[in-house]
Amino acid sequence: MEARRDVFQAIADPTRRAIIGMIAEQPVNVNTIAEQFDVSRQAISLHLKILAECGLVEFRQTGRERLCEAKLDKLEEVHAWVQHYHQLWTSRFNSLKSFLEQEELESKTTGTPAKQPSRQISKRKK
Amino acid sequence: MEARRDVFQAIADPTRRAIIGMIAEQPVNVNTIAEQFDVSRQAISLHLKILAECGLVEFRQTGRERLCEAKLDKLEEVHAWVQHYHQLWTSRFNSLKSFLEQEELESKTTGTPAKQPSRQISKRKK
DNA sequence: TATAAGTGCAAGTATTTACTTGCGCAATGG
DNA sequence: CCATTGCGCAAGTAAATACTTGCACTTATA
Repeated sequence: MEARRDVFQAIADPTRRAIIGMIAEQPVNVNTIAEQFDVSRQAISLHLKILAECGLVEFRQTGRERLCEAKLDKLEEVHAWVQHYHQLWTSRFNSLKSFLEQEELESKTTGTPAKQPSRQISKRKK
Repeated sequence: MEARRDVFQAIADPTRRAIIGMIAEQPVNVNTIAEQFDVSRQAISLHLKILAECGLVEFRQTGRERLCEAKLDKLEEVHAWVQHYHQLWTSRFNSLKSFLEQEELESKTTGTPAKQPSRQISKRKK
């Protein structure tokens, strides 16, 4: 039942992202969060549970209230993952024009469309 | 049937993240991708479809092969979202020590616990 | 000490996933 | 031309999601 509870999975849901946005600045209790949404309190409670299971949210019991606090540093995994590709596509963009220009140049020179299937991996293992 | 196909949803699945990692450098055809995983080709094909629906992957038909190309710039939405909180938690970390020190200082000076908003000294869950 | 406020837990349901197997079809290449 | 390769489509399944309603249990508070 308890499946994978990773951060990527947790932030996949727009409601949960909205919850994070709501408590990022300061802790908020469960009912206050729930009031901001159209779904039931139980639904929000479940979202919070999911967020808590991957460490994105921690609870602090104060009397009968339960403050929900965002632990933003748990987003580090996502940040690192995206950052990697961000750098990749950024540097690629910088060299895109020159690449295309060169390709076009070759095409004009040799007369062939600069075919690229030579860049495949195509390693079979079965 | 066609539900929300946003990028967050797309990268929530570890298999799909692995696919992105595999084709980030250069385009790869469907079967070659599928061979890298333990699931069936159809499963991979479905993952690719989902990735394509949110623009993270584009296909290029070359003969009977279908090259899958990663469009990393589509990760921009995720990047921006995470980056926002990354800055938040980074700056917060930088000011945490001084905040606590100042709070403690005030507490000693005035004799009051300095309004106790978020002193999480007693968080020993689990 | 009733009551209200703040929440969790359990059960039930409608959708969505994530996969699988089986079949068909177009491009290739001997 | 015919077997092979590369893939999509469709049907079927098991499990996970996202919600809801109803009930029980603590704390504050009048």
